[in-house]
Amino acid sequence: MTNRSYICTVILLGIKSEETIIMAKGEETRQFIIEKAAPIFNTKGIAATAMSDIMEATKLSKGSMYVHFENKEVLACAAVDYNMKVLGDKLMARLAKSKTAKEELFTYIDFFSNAVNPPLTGGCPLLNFGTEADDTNPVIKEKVNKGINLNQKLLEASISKGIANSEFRADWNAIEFATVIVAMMEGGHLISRMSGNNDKMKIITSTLKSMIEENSL
Amino acid sequence: MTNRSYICTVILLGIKSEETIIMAKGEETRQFIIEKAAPIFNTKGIAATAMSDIMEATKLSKGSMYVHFENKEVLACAAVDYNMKVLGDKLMARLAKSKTAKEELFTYIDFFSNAVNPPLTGGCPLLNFGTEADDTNPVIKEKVNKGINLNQKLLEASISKGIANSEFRADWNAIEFATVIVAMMEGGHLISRMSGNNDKMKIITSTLKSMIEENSL
DNA sequence: TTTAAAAATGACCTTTCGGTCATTTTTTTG
DNA sequence: CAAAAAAATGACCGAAAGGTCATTTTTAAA
Repeated sequence: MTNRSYICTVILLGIKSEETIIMAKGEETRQFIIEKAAPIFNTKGIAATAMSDIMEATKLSKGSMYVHFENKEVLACAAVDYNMKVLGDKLMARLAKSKTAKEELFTYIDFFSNAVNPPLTGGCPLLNFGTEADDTNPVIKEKVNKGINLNQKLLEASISKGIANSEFRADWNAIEFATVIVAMMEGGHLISRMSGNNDKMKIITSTLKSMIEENSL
Repeated sequence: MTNRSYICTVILLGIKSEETIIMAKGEETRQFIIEKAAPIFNTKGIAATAMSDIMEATKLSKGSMYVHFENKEVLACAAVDYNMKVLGDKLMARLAKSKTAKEELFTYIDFFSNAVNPPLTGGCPLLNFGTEADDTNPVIKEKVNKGINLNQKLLEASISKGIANSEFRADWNAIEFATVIVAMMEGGHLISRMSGNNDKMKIITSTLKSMIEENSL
């Protein structure tokens, strides 16, 4: 393959480990494959995605795929990680602009409020990969579980901060409401996508915002 | 195959259509295959389930499968329908015992309250098939959408009944809260299954019940 | 009980799958 | 620039996929 950007290489050359420098080009291609594969896995699912789909998307040969990933499972895992990381980074970038605790909660809700046109191609990776992995892939299931817990901890921290701030009522249960937000957003995401429009998601977000208002001082 | 019950045949013989009578045995086998296939599809997913899995479960030959289903897609659709129907029937049976509107809502919640050991093998078919079909299978996606709307209409009817009854506050929005219940239960189902225990689902059900109490008179 | 129709069988077909490897090309080191 | 190392290629492999069909077995109508 030819003529791709060398951002990754440049970054890696900053690290002085000899191995890392030698692997520079390889690591770049590996990352390139993951980036192309991630939305495909998130859209079609792992089982329904063939290596040939990734070959087509990357315009790379089959042999090249297996230079960088020992098998499909490893690539799928990397794609799951990547999807979750990209989504998390986008979320954190949005969240960084929020000042108050209430703003943080509202920003979180708004960030995921469009189920039909979601921040990530294919929709929520926690929902997609979690459901597929549930009874079949304990490794990915655990990745999803960690992702869910990360979201909950994030929300919990905002609520706790708001309580400490006197933005929120002191008797509000941060852990419980963080759980409620995640469940409602995931469930809302599903049912809104099934209906093909965002009406149900709007009900979910407005309900959550009302609940936050009720616990605001 | 030999020696299975003739319940289906007997039922079908009650109908006088000649065609139906001729198809009696075939329809029985068809139903038998669906019953065996349904939990497999609900657990592994459609793409990850092979016809050989169904052959093994039914102890039927490949040719026999294709006597009754023209292809895997048709069988998968029948399995989706079956899973949703069985779950719906179980739910309605439980719901029939409820008298008041509040009892109905609580019964609904309790029915789905165990995500780790759910009423249907493999978990909620709306979540499982909905997520898989989302970007790939519009036929099954629409089946799931119909299933979700059925659940919502059911809950909406209970709430409306409770309002008419003066069990619930007159200003409670039935459509919105029905949406909230379904979203929270689906989302709670997912996050609880990912964690491997029912703790999160307990938070969801108790929150929903509190919300119902708040709107009770 | 005969017989026609339907159901069941399993060998077989084609395609696609995940995966390998000898060879060529590119990159990187010295 | 030469040599060594790594990356890329695509033909190839066996297994498994979905699906077909001539034949046998079972079912049920006459």
